[in-house]
This record gives sequence, C-alpha cells and structure tokens, in this order.
Amino acid sequence: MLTLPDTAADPSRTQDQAAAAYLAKLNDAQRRAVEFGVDEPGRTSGPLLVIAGAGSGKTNTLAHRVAHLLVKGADPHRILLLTFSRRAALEMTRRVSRIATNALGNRSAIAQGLTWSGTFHGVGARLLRDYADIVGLAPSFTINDREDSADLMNLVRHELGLSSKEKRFPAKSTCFAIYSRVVNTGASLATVLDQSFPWCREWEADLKRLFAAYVSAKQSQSVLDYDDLLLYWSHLAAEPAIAADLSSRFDHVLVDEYQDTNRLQASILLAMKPDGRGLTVVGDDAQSIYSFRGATVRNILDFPQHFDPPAATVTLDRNYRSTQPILEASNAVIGLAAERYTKDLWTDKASAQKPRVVSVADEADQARYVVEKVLEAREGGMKLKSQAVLFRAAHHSATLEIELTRKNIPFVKFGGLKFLDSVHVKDVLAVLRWAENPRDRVAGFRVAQLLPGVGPAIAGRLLDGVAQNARAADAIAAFSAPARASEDWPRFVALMARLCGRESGWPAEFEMIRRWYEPHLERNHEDAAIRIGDVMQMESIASTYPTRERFLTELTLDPPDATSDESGVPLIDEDYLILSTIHSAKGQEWRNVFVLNGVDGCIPSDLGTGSEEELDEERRLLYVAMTRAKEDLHVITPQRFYVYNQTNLGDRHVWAQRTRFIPPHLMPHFEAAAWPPVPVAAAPTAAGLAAAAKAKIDIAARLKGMWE
DNA sequence: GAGTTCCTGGTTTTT
DNA sequence: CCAGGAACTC
Repeated sequence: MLTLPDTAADPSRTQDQAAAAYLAKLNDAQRRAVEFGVDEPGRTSGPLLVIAGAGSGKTNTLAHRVAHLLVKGADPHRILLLTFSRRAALEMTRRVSRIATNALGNRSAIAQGLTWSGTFHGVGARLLRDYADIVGLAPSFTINDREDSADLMNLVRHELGLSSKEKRFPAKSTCFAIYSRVVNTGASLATVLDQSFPWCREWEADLKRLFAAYVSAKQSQSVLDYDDLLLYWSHLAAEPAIAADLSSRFDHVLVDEYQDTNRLQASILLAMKPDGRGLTVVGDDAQSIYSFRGATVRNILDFPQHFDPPAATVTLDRNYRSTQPILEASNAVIGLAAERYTKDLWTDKASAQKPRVVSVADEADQARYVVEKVLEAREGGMKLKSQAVLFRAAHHSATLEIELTRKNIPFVKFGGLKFLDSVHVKDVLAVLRWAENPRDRVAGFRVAQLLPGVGPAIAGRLLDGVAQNARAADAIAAFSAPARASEDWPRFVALMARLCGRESGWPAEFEMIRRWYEPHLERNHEDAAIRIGDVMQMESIASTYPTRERFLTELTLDPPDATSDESGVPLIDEDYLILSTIHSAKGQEWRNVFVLNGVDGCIPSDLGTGSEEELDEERRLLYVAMTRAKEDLHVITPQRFYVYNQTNLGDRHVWAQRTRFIPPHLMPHFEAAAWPPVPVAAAPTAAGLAAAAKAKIDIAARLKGMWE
C-alpha cells in the first residue's frame, strides 16, 4: 500500500520545512553563522565569532541563531543573551519570538522563556542577588549610578581630608573616572594615570588611599557601583565551585556588540565558558567606539585564539542597508585608519546620489539647512521618524533644537542629559534608596538635607545614629532634631517609619513620598510646577514595576534615554525627528541622515586627538554615523563657530576646517555643496526702469521736511 | 552650623 | 556655560 507523506502526523517534517523557510531567507554567510554547530541535537558547539559589518543583518542573524537553537530543542531558560543596552535586548527577544512563532506555530511560547537576556550589568545584578549570601553581601544592596558614585567618592574624600589641600585635588567625577578605568581595564593605577589622566599623576598615593576608603565605604553601606556588578561577577566566576554552578546554568551564551566589551567582561565570559562550548560573540571591529569605558577592540580580534582549537569565524560583509555611494564613501573613510580592519563591505544597491558634504556659514545656517532638507524630504513622503540628525556631543544640537521648536517640528533626542540627572528626580529616588537600604549614606545625606535647618553636619550625625541602630526608623525617631527643623521633623519621621516598615506597599509608597516632597520642592525651586509634573510622571512609571527594589535597580541600570521638546515621551503613532549622539545611534538606521559639525574639533573632538588610538576611535565614530544612512547622507561643515567664555578674551568666533577624516583626496566620493545657494541677483528690467522713471521724487526735500 | 554669593576652572561619548 | 568650593553673613 502506498502512503503519502502525512505532514500533520509527522511533526519533524513540518518542523524541518518551517525551519527551511526561515533559513532560506538568509545569505550563505548568515546561514553558516546561524547553523554553526547546532545540527547535532544535545551537543553544544564550540566557540563562534561572527564579524558582522554595519548593516549586514547582524541583529537578524543573531536572532535567527537563537531561534534556531530553540527550534532544535535548546531550553530557553538556559540561554544567556548579553546585549549592549536594554533596548537591544528587547528588540532581540521580539525578533526571536517572531521567527520561532513562524517555525514552531503554537509552541512559540518557548521563546517567552528567554528570560536571561539583558546587559552585562543587568544580568550581573540579577545573579548577584542570587549569590548575595554566599559573598557576604546584603541581598537588599542598592546600586549607585555614576553621579551617586562620584558623590560617595566625595564624601570619602572629605573624610580623608583630601579636599583642603593647597593644590586642588582632582574633582570627584575625575576621581571616579580614574577608579572606574582601573577596574574595567585591569591596568594598574600608575598606568591609567600615565595614559589617560596625566595631569593627576602627582596624586597617585592619595588616590590609592581614596580608592581603598571608597571600597570599604561601599562595603559597609551595602552599596554597589556599576563596576562592582561586573567585578563581583568576575570574582564569583573565578571561584571554581561557584563557577561550575554558574556555568552549568547556561548551555548557550551569546554576546552582541562584542567590540565594545572590556577586559573585565571578557574575563567573565572566559571564566564561565573556559572551553568556549556554547559561546557565540558577535561584533564589528570597525565600530568599536567605547574605549573611554575601558572597551578594547582586542577582545574581538583575539577571541579565536583564546581557545584550542581556535574559535570558528564567520564574516558578514554584505551590506543591506546603504546605497553603493554611501558605502563607498564610508569604506574610504575607515580605510584611512592606522589599523586595518577585517573586511570591506559591499552592496548591490545602486544610486546616483553621492553623500553630500555641505558647507554652511555657521551653526545657525546648519540648523536652517537641516530644517529645510528634513521638511523637503517629508514633503516627498519620508516620515520624520525615518530621518535622523547625529552629532558627536550632546550639546552640538542645541542650536538645532531651538530652530526645530521655532518651526514646530517635533523631535526626540537620545543621549546627553538624562531624566535622572535633575535634582528633583534624584531627591525622590534618594528617599526610596534610603528606605530600601538605610546604610546608603549618599542617599541619606541627600534626603536629610532637604529639611530646612539641616545641613551637612546634622545630616552626618543623623546617619551615624542610623548606622549604629539595626532599625533605621527607630534611629531617626530617636534623633534630637535641631530647633530650626522641628516643624518639619514629625512628618519626616512618620514617612521614614512607614517606608522602612513597608507599611503602604508598592507603588502606594511613591505617592506618599511625592506628597511629602512637594512642599520642599516648592520651597527650594522657582519652577516647582514643572518639576512636580516630572515626579508624577515618574510615579506612573513606578507603578509598572512589581517592587521597589526592581524599580530602583532597573531605573539605575537602564534610565530612560530620550528627552524631547515636550515633557513626556511622544505617543507611538506620532511622527517626530530623531536627534541622537553618535554613540546612542549604534545599531540603528534611517533613510535620511544628517551629521552635524563635520569639522575638526567636533569630529574628531579636540579632546580626542592625543594619540593615534584616540584618533582612530574618532574616525570609527564618523564611520558609525555615516553607515547609519540608507539613502541620503549629509555631512555638514559650519565654517564659523561662536565660542563662549573661552580663555581670557571672552566670547569670540573660531574658524573650523572640514574634518581631517575626509581629506581632499576622498572628496570624489562626495558631492560638495554650499548652502544657502548663492542667490541669483534680480536685475531690474528695462520696462520696469522706464515705468519707474515716470515717478520722479525729490527724496532730499522730503528728508528736510521731517524737521520743519 | 546653615544658607547665600561669588569666583574659579574644566569641558565627550554611557552601562 | 556650568558645577563645586571658598568665603561670607545670619
């Protein structure tokens, strides 16, 4: 008897067909990256490095690899997916889910189990809560952001008497930056000072003392900074017994944007997967732009040789994003780098339009040019959201922002000043953090001083009391407040008692804090109304988190990164122009891209021209900016800058040159333009002159007449 | 000891 | 232009 294949009765067959469908959409290299080592069920592949050029479908390929692992039966709870930002993690899980849904039908819920995805820091925080007891950390530890860390550094600095020297000690943020760099690069303090902070060289001994005190302050206060999340994790992973447990939790570890990881992150990975089994890293050496954070491009370049046999490498060099002229110009720019990169990109998207280098008089004209071209493109049917303006430093867009507001063009800005940096937001968070972890002195110090009549001295004594008492609320209640603060004291005591006792629950606590905080806000700030609006907006964000701890942790590790001209994030269906620092533009693409200030001093930033390495990183920044563009690219070069309060001569103009990364011999790759176009003079016509001649007037007589 | 004013000096990018 | 520190007054 002849039987026809019954697909419904043969799940493996339908599965294979669905699988073939999603694999068929990939090009050869992508497919190799997706399928590498996944064929044999139950076996975990050796290490894999994917070098993925800009626009080569990197995210898509990685998502396909994860989906493919799931289709082949991998357990989603045992996949660790490390991305550069929370946003990237969400995008990745969304795509995996979609691919897996198509391939697996109703078994798509599998993709929902992909719970271990996030940034190194976010995952580190989660793991640390699990292992807190083992490492002698209070499980209720709180996490300081950069600003808080610098504040703690400052407190410690004062205690050590380092603030009152004849010669000025480095600023708190500089101290913290030095500390952080030592931790992240694994280099010695002396090396870091020599290479990155030469002007602080003389303070080496004092800095060492300061850092030791800073570390013990963090420990006694149960506070971690960003770097600790990695540092504790790496120490956990270095302990054989814990490492075994840690690494057995994950069959597969996949890392995105590997070119922007630092030594510490690499050491964590290697400790978790020493033989590289199940390890996949993806990145692009030509897009490494985070060395200021300790990232090193050596991580990705040296990855294969960490293993024996060396890791397999797949290179994705076909670009699906940009037109040929844009790609040619970008390749030419990166081609001038001191160090050769591993690939050149190619595409078959032809276009007659070369990228433009537009010369304008000054920043005001630059803003007007962008507005004109953006509106022109929108007239042609291109949404604002498909257009982006990129710049090296957040303040470079200031003039443009004013012009956009004047012309009523909505925009959202990524990068630069954060929501979390404003005083009122920090005040409210400090109350929450202090309640969560009463040993946190930075938080307590800030909160106490909100009360009128309480300054550093009294706040310090209150905190000493809290440190000595196991129950923080009791210590606050028992504290004898100064007379000047007596009026506000009872409400404060009551608030802290209820927060520490968790009486109201989350998020009701938030509203309580807001009500307590409002009068203080009104007393201290002229623009209290706007600030209260922000706090209320925070309150609605807070209510989307299950607990106080989760809210605090996730807000510090992943603060909202966009600000717009209107308060509040625009609705999804609204159209708005994207403004972004080049760093925040990573991984994104737009049809029409403007690069502001394509001049020396901005790109490269005049702070980044010290060494060949720094210069190359600035070059990669321009490369990253250019390769965001799909169809149109405008690099704008204002010729004149207005500089405020420079040196001793006050405000003045400076003349700028086109960026050295686009030297004359690369100009054939660009279309050079000047804007505004030279106006064609309107010459009077003969007929017009003849008509005018009939109306002779005696202007001289009229002017005299004004005074008669 | 708190709070205000004035002056100096540094200054990018971000988890 | 800003933050942070010193010097000043209450």
